[in-house]
This record gives sequence, C-alpha cells and structure tokens, in this order.
Amino acid sequence: MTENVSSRERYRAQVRADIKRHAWAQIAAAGVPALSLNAIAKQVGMSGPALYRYFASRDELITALIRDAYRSLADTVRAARDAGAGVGGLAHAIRDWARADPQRYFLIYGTPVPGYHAPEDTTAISFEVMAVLIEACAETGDGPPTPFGAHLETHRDWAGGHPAPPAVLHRALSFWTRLHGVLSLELAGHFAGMGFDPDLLITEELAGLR
Amino acid sequence: MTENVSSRERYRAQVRADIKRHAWAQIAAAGVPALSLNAIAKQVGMSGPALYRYFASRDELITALIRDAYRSLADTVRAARDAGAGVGGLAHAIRDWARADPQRYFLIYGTPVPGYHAPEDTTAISFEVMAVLIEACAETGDGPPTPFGAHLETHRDWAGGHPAPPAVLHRALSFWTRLHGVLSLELAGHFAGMGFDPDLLITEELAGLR
DNA sequence: CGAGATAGTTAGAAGCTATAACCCACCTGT
DNA sequence: ACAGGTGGGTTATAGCTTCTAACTATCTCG
Repeated sequence: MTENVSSRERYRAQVRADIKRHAWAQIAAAGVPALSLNAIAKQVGMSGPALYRYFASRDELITALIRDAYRSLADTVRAARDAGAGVGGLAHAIRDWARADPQRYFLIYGTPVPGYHAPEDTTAISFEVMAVLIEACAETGDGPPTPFGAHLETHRDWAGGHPAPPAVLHRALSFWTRLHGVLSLELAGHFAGMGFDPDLLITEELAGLR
Repeated sequence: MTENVSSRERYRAQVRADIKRHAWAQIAAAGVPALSLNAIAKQVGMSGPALYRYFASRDELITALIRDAYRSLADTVRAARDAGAGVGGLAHAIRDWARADPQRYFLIYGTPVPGYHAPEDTTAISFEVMAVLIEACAETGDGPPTPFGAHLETHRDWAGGHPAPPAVLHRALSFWTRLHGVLSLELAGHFAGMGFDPDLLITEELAGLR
C-alpha cells in the first residue's frame, strides 16, 4: 500500500534530517571545512559509507544545507513582513536570524568556492527574499531620481519585472548591501575590540536610505 | 660572514616565497579548502614533508597568506591615498585590488573559521587601513551630528584615539561597511544575472555619505 | 678540518572521501 | 504463499590528505 511506501520514505526523510542536524552542529562548531561525513555517520549510529545512501557526496550534503539555509532565511523574512515589519523590522529579523547561527549566514553570503555553482532553486529563493525587500521599500513611496536609478531602469529583469519605480529598486538594493556590509563584518568579528553597537550603525545606515 | 648567513636565509626566504606563490595559485583556482601542502611540495620540487621545514602546519601557511593579504591591502590603500585619492579613489583602488584576486579579499573578509583567531599584527594593519579611510573621510569636513556619532564619541578607542570628530569616524565606518557590502556580494556572484553595474552602485552609496 | 645546524629523504600513523562487493530484511507482484 | 527485486546496512579497500619519526647528506661556521 501507499502507507508502506511512505513508511520507507518517512524513515528515509527522518534519517536525512538527522544527518543534517548533526551536520549543522559540526558546522556551527568548527565551520564547513571541518564537516566530516565519517564523524556524522558514527553520530547517527551507522558506520561510514552507509551515509552515502542518503547523500551521494559531501558536496551534495552541503548543497542540501545551503538550500535549507536559503529556505530558512526566506521564511524568516516572509514571516517578519507578514507580522507587519518595515525595513527596520526586516533588518532586525535578518540580523537575529544571522546571529542565531553565523555559519548558516556565511553558507549563503560567505566565501564562494570558485568552481561551485548554486542550484537554480536557491536563486529563485533569493528573488523571493528580494521581492519582500522591495515590498517593504515601496512603503516609503517613490524617491528622488538618481543616476543609478536611471541605470536600473534598463536593468530591472532581476526584480522579476517588478513594477516598482526605479528609486524603490535602488532603495531595496541599498538596503540589502548596507545591511550585509555591517552584518557580515560584525559576524566575522571585524568589529571586535571597537566596542560600538552594530545595531545602532545599522539603524543609522537604514535611516539614510533615500 | 654575514653574507653567508644571509645566503642561507635568502634561500630560505626564496623557497618560502615560492611555496606561497603556488599556494596563492591553488587558492585562486579552487579556494582555500583545496589547498594541499603535498601538491605544493611537489610543484616546488620537494617531496611531501620537506615543506614542513618552511611552514610548521597548513594553518601556519594560511596564516602567512592572510598576513600578506592584509599587508597588500594596506599598501594598496596607502599608495592610492598618497597618489591623491579621495573616498571615491580609495573605493576604486580597493575594488580593483579585490577583483584582481577575489579569494585574497575573502581570505580577509570572508567566512571566519569559528576557532581561528587572527594574529595580533593583522589587526594592527587593519587599523592602518582604517587610519587612511579616516584621513580621506576627514577631507569633507565635519558633518551633522547623529545619534550614532554621539555613541561613537564614547567608543572611539578603535581609531587609535584618532582626533577626528565623531561625524568623520561615522563616515569612515559607513564607507567601509557600504563598500564591503556591495563588493563582497559582487565578488561572491550574488549580482549574477542582475545585469547592473556594481561600480555605479558603489558611487551612489558613497555619494550618500554624510 | 671537524662539528653542528640545516635541508632533504623515506616510512608510516591516523584521518578523510568515495567505491566495490556483499548480506539481509522487507515489500511487492504473480 | 512464495520468489525476486529493492533498498539499508555492513566490511574491505583505494587513494588522498596532514603530520611525525627516523635517518642521511650537505652546507656553514669556529
């Protein structure tokens, strides 16, 4: 019966989730380079190569984790927006999400591996996030025309042909890059010893959005 | 004679430089994770463990590369400033430097390894870079008082007790975070398919500095 | 010239990814 | 109800990695 089929599939999904749980723990503790399939296999109670029944390779496991990270980010952003967050609230939500697991943030926005190309669907999720940002940035209405805005007018395909005026697209892009600028430096520890509060800097950076 | 002493030492320095050259090539090609001491050793013509006479471990080699990257960045920034560059010129110089070898940029500003702590002198070089940024940001004179500026007033130790007014410190900090925000996303390929020119966005971001 | 530091070698331990070959249990179709 | 395919698990093994140990040869310096 289909119940039996799903029994196997549910087991399979559960084991896959278990593997990913331990993988996240290893990554959070020592970063992606320290992720060992062997160690994970032993932790979930199977020995070595059995894990390859669930993930064809180390890269495939990492790709699955990247996909989950994107999904988690998009859900977080969507939820914050649905709860009525504006640009400030979104920034807060994203920062909290990133600080909860910095390595997860860096899995998306950290050092790229030269050969590696992210799967198609992750870029789709990226657009999903960007759409929410544009939505929130449209709240403040149109803005003053800028050279870059005019440039964007001719390069707006990335927004999925979003009907927002160029000033709004510009604002969304600035929101993204400014937040990432502060956040990634904060998470990487480059503000260590400087003593100031990154949250205040972010607030100020967003206040300057035109 | 000192010449003989330096003969050995010069040889040693030359071999170390050779090793680092090949290491950079590997990193540029496939990222830090793919860096293999064995492969490098064979490339420079020695077999395996001989390389450990020059670098005590893989981590020590990478640390040396990080140090060189910091040094190179600081020199680039200093040179641009000495050639009369303002904030725009500095941004241009840094972007060119980063695009010449993205992995070198990410060695400094990319994903941090949870356990790893950069050696003291690299933070000193960081301050060196920051000093140049502050210098250039001071050119535009004082600025309007901001809440974050006031906050910085009580947390300015990081600038080495730099006598710049808080608005200037704020400007330097924003310069750094905004440039990094755009640049790191560009280098990581997150603008791929969006089609716009990152340089224009950077220009606009810097024009918005108050 | 002799003595010690230094550069290099090979051998090997421990760990990793990944493949191959094999076993066993369960699920399914006749 | 039973035979056979499928899928989860095992051990063995190849080939890679970092890194240590032990040993040799060469080069430098008193």
